[in-house]
Amino acid sequence: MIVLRESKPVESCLIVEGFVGRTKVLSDGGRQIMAVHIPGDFCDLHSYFLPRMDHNIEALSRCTIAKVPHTLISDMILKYPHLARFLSWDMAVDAAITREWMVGIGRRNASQRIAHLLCEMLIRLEVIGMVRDTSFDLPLTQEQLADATGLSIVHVNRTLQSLRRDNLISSSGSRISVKNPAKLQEAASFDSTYLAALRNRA
Amino acid sequence: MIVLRESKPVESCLIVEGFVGRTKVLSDGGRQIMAVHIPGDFCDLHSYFLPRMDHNIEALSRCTIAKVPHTLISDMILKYPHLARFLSWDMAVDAAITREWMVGIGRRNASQRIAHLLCEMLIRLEVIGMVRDTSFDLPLTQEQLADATGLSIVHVNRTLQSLRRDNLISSSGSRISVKNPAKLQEAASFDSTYLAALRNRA
DNA sequence: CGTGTACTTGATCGTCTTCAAGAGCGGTGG
DNA sequence: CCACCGCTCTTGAAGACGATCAAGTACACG
Repeated sequence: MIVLRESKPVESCLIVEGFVGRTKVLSDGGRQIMAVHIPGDFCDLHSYFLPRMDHNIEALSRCTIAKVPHTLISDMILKYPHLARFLSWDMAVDAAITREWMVGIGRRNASQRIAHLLCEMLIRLEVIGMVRDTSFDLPLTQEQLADATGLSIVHVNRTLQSLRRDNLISSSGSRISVKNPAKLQEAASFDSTYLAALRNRA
Repeated sequence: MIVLRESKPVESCLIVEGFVGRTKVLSDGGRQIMAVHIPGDFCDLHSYFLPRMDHNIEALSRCTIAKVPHTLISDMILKYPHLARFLSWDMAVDAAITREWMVGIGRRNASQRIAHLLCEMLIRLEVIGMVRDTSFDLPLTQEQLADATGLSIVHVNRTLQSLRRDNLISSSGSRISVKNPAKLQEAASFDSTYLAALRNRA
């Protein structure tokens, strides 16, 4: 656990290496991963604006984090006012991704959800140069995948199998290879509009 | 429809009266309401930061909207730099609510979801003085409730009935009366932490 | 009145969950 | 070096929660 719910952080996390998730845990033990962050993401900028964390920040794999003190952020904004806009932009992109996840969990079936997650990862990881030939490393357990998609572990397992059977992806270890990006997008009814901002930063 | 997906708005909407929703529609016709906005909310501040809308803004009831040109926002920020922080705060609160919705859709059952929505509305409407004795006006159809919670219309109907049967709420027309807020919160496993910022604005 | 929209109810069906158990695999310590 | 442990992945079977289909009712509005 990197940052705890209810805490009042005085620094934000910049991910240098590895995968990080934002999670909430319900009283009955149910867990939801609300966002997966990859290297380069500023994963809890919110804590700079909000008084108290309403969720946890968790490492999803072995990872390296740079902690940026809020005071430093404030100083930087004073010096470079333009930075404020960049931070807002970052929050807005983040919110767009969260919204798309919500649609998925609310209205897509299991295979669409998994496929959608993979499509998103393909694009996001590609932007930071972590994709080679439509294949990338996704160091998440099936349990984490389940918590991210609102499914059960067992069903994630079966869904992944069916995606492999349909020849949309293949995987060995944590390496995912998207055999046919176009078909995968179709299976997920994936529309990259919500990620448009990633390509051409304001 | 107030603002269309794919458009590039040059103004943001401030809600003066009525309820507004942010929605996405899937290719198969499925629809998800990702946020419900109430009077006083700045409902598409994102459009000020992002190039293109990734979702729609829809009236959920008869309502009055003030359109604020982006140029005006820019001017105001130049004049009152503190305003920028307020806008970011607004986006952060918004993101917190979206996250909590996601947990609900992903990990709560039907009655918890509905109960949770009502708990949230009770607090948000109370902050803007639209609650009297734990009762408030919620001008949403059951179809809209279904699209907000990721359920079917039929099931929303039955779930509402069971909440009434359990004496947690009562309703006549669009007026909802929360009979026992504490019990409703318990039934929803509602935790108001994510709304904390609403009470004490930065 | 007649029409449209929202709400209600019953019956059936399917997707996904839950429970339970086994297999594979890497790591650790005796 | 091998045995054991824990974690992840896999598989099967049963059952639940919610979706879907199909009518029917209530009510506002022109």
